[in-house]
Amino acid sequence: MLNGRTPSVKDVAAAAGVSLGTVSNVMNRPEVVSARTRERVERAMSELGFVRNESARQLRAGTSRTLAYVMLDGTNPFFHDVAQGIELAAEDADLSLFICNSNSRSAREAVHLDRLLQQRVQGILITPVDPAAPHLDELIRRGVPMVIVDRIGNADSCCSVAVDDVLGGRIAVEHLAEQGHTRVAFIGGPESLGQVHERLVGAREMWASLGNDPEDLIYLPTETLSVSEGRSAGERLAGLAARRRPTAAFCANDLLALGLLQQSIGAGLRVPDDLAIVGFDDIEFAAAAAVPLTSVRQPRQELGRAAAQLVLDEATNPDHRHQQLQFTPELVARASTVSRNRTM
Amino acid sequence: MLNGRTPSVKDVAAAAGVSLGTVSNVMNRPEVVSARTRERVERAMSELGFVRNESARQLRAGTSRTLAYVMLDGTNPFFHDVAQGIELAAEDADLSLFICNSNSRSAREAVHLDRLLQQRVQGILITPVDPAAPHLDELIRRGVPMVIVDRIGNADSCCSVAVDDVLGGRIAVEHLAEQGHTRVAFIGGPESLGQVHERLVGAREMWASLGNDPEDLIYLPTETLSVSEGRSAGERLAGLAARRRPTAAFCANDLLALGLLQQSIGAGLRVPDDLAIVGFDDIEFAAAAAVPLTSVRQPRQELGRAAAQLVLDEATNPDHRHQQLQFTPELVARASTVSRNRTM
DNA sequence: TACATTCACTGAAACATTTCAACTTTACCG
DNA sequence: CGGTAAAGTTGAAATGTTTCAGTGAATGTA
Repeated sequence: MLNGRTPSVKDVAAAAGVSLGTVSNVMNRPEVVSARTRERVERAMSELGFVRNESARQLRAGTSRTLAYVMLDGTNPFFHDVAQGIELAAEDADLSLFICNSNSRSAREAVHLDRLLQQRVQGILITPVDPAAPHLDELIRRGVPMVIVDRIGNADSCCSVAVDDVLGGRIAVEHLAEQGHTRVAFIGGPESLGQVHERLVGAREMWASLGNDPEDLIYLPTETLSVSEGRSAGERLAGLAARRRPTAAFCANDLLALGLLQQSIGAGLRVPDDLAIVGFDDIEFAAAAAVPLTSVRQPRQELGRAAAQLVLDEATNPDHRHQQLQFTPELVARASTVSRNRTM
Repeated sequence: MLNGRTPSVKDVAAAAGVSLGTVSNVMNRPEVVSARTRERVERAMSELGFVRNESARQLRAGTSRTLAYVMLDGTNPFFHDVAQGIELAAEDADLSLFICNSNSRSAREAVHLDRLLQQRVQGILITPVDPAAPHLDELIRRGVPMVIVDRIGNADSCCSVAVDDVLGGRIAVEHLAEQGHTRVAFIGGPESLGQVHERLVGAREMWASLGNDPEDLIYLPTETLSVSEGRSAGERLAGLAARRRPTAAFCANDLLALGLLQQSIGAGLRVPDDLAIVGFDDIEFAAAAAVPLTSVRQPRQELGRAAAQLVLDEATNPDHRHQQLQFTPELVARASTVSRNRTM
């Protein structure tokens, strides 16, 4: 009767001597079926090794049991931490999480979104390459619940969750100024990335409001936010004339900061005495560096968790209102800016 | 006619004035439909904004378009690199990749596998908590294509892809011996993890075959393979009596090595002069450390790619034979074992 | 002209579930 | 004991595709 096929509800029904509908009820509304038959059905299921076919379920019920996250850069642990937060929220809601990686390429992102659309996922969380890309508008037009992560989107088209990047830039520079630095580098890029732009804006704001010469906040642009770009920024820094050379660097993320740290130490500089370094994100590896890295912490898991809750609200609550959640970043001071001699 | 619903093939067929079957052919066998109607159908599709419903496709066609990878530890970048390799292979085969994380917990792993079964994924790649767990046998019994990654499974029940961990242990210790070390620590755990066990076995083999006293290869067990365990191993190391204290440490993975490196430098040791360190895996952050880490490289992406190819073969090739693919690890010597003074 | 072959398209069945109105059975009440 | 309500179960329809046997039309062949 089963010749090889994996068993279906029909087989279970036959084995338990009940109708299809009853088997379905056992799975979906166990409270409406009597204890005796429920037990009988459950035994039949486990004897046959029945596994519910999710495609059929989804087709008929019209609703999928998965969320998706399209991350920006799989080589940056920051995004995996965000994903972990989403995963936890998804787990609570008994949903699966589909993780995709656009690798900063808009075309890849579009391909992933198309697939997710075909999948009819319940909601999409995304850290977009470009929040103004047309394929994002299309999601909205289609009514797919979506929330933008790590970037504040334009107010009323969708929800978003992010940290206040301008403030992040401010507190990083404030900290360096407090440590007595009067010439500071900002390292990061491309500036088209909103995160980078806003951190730079915050840095400049604070620098000016402390009464410093704008010329003394030196912007060293990079191609990407990677360790190797951090290293090469270090070389450029070393190449500056001594009286122009900054005594501290604020990097737009921790990967850059780690690269810069490595290059500096390799070149014989003492960190923080010759060069102080502040990163951004506060990934695990920042704290684990040989000279533990001062960094502007984002609540990474919390970001993900909050985003998942918003997308779920949009998916299930008929009078959902879009909102822009903004978390407050926090400076975590470590040895890369605070000299041991000075503190002790 | 469409009132709100997302359009189906039926709507497209009506709009283009053809039958359902023709629309399906346009999507699946475009060569059998005439250029003129194909064009008409395609126009109708884009005008209506048609997106194929994957559940329905999968239900009818009986075959899904996704692979899944269940990774062991989401905090270790090594596994993300493996996942990236799988993703590339999946992309080539036009499949999606579902990534799950068991977080080293068998129960979580079982939950994920159950969901994947319901999803009827085409194949499962997994780095298992315990390769002998019953839920893995069940996959095999059900005939789901599966390959074990980063661990050699028992010969003929399924495919597996891994690096020769025993050899990895040997070359690490050989390298340290060559650098003149006569007392070496092996740091790692739990020993129940096959990878750890075999690396230790290799280390001991090589140590003995070089004619050293087994007593001088000191095993410092850890609870997990994490940065913080690396730090605490460093403290234990520092606590040893000076004449017992090793001058070099071989860590079972790079996270441990990074933790050890940090702790050692913080305690004022010079690396490699006071303590040489070798890691395992060669993740990006190993090369990016302040003192770049010598490490036993695994071909991370290649591991994933090969595993994906095996699972696809099992899924599509009727006379597939299980095989155990074994890659050769390679020592990458960097500053954490090779003193600058010595090389120059 | 009759016949065979190829080409383009059609229509209905099938996939495995959920849902829901209708039906039976049981329990309760006066 | 008759009537009603509640509880439990059934059967068929519906979901959006793919597949495949079949229908016509057009083309080529004798």
